[in-house]
Amino acid sequence: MTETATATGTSTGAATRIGTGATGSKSEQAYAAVKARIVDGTYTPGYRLVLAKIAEDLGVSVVPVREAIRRLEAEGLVKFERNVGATVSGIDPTEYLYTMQTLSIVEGAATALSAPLIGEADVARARAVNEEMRECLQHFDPVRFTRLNQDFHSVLFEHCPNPHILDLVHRGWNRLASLRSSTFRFVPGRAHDSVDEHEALLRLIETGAGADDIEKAARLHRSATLDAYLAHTPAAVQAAATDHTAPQTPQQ
Amino acid sequence: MTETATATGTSTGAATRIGTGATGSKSEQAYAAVKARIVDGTYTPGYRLVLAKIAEDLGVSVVPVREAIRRLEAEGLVKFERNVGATVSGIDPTEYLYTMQTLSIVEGAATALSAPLIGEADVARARAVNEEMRECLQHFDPVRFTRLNQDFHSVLFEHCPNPHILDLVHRGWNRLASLRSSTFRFVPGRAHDSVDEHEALLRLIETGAGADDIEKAARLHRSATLDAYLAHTPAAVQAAATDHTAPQTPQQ
DNA sequence: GTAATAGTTATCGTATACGATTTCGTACTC
DNA sequence: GAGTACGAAATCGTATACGATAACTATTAC
Repeated sequence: MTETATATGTSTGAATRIGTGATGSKSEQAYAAVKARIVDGTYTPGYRLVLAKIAEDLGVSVVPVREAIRRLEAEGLVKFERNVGATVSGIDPTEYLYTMQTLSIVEGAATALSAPLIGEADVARARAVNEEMRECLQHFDPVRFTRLNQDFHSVLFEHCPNPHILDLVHRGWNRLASLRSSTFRFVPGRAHDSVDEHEALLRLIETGAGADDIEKAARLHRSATLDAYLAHTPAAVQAAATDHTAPQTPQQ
Repeated sequence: MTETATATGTSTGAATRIGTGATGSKSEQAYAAVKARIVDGTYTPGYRLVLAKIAEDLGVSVVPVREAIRRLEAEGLVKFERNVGATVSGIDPTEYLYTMQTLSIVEGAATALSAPLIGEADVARARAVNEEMRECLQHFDPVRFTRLNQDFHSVLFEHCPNPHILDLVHRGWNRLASLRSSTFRFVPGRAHDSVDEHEALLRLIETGAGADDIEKAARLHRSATLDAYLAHTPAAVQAAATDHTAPQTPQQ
């Protein structure tokens, strides 16, 4: 059921046609197409998703498009308002906090569960990716860094034996997709630490550390990113993020 | 009326007013109706959900019913097969394992995050519920026990400041809803331990224990239920549950 | 008697159509 | 001139219709 399509985004092209015939279901195609456009940034947060317009663009009727939108809503990628329409979910700092916190938990668990199943070849691959990331730091290539970062973590949790947890991880990543490189861009120092933490994680896995230790390390790795974000965020935003009772900001 | 149906929203929105009756949306009504029938056991696992039939029963057309079914699919309550139809998700032991494992993680996190926000009144209420559960053990009232169990845990995580995590917890509970009392029924000894673990959890919260300790305790509480289930399960089923190798369905 | 195959039925997937609701622009009143 | 009421346009929500696909059944060949 669950899509394991981790949209890496860049190379997919997101051509205006969906005639690739991937699954044969137009609803599925519409889902993939709209999702890709959100993930790769074609549809930016706040973008108004008009069913009829999307349907025309994709060459299908509104029914499968509507279904696709509702699915994306369930995943948190779009916000749907009755009798009004759908918009791409925004980068509301509160939402960012929620997503990162949730991701730190499920990703930590996924990594811990995967660890015993990660072989030497996987570790070697991940390490190579991490070294590439280190190079990106010097050439300042945030786009490539972000993609490599996903590749790295994919190695860590792709062997997760529990597909439910894996699915939750993928959903979290997708939610962050539209603002993935923001951390690197706005908190430069964080990226350096991140690479080091990656290496430490690999060491833990190599040495067959306990699941608890690996989980804690993976969780802290993400928490640190969140903390860095919050530390480099204006006080007002920070307050909104830490005040969980705050209502939604009526953006736009 | 099913209180669980009203308590569980789909998205992060806290404005789910299904309890007030009609939301005006037939899709929403269909969703609530079918979900309620699954949760309360009217539709048992494996039950074939024919769109046209449900539509007729509810007095609406197939379109909103289809949408409702897809939403339920996203929550894991039904299984949808292309060009074949939908069935209520089964009690596949493997799925049970996945769900319980996931729930142990998100519920543990939710409880730990809630703990600092739980007041004395909450603890007192939870303790009263737990004592009622103890009585249920003597009178052997599994139905009431199960409902009280939900009440107890609701107290623990209802203050969770992260709605995403809370939503995941609700989804897990709903998935288990149709077979909730099975543990109590098939593993009687487990219920006794469960009540004791509840009390221990309350003590931890009362004494202001660290988040890590609370999380671990909450997680173990559920893991123990899973283990008890597996221990009292035929070897063949157990093997299926522990064999993580092939969750993929090579469709197409 | 069994297996393969063609025909039938049930059900899904999607297009189209239309009523319902919201939003926006314009005119009107105070 | 500002605020309100009314009307038009845009968009959504749902019903209906029909082609597409899979499941079922009966028939026939071996």
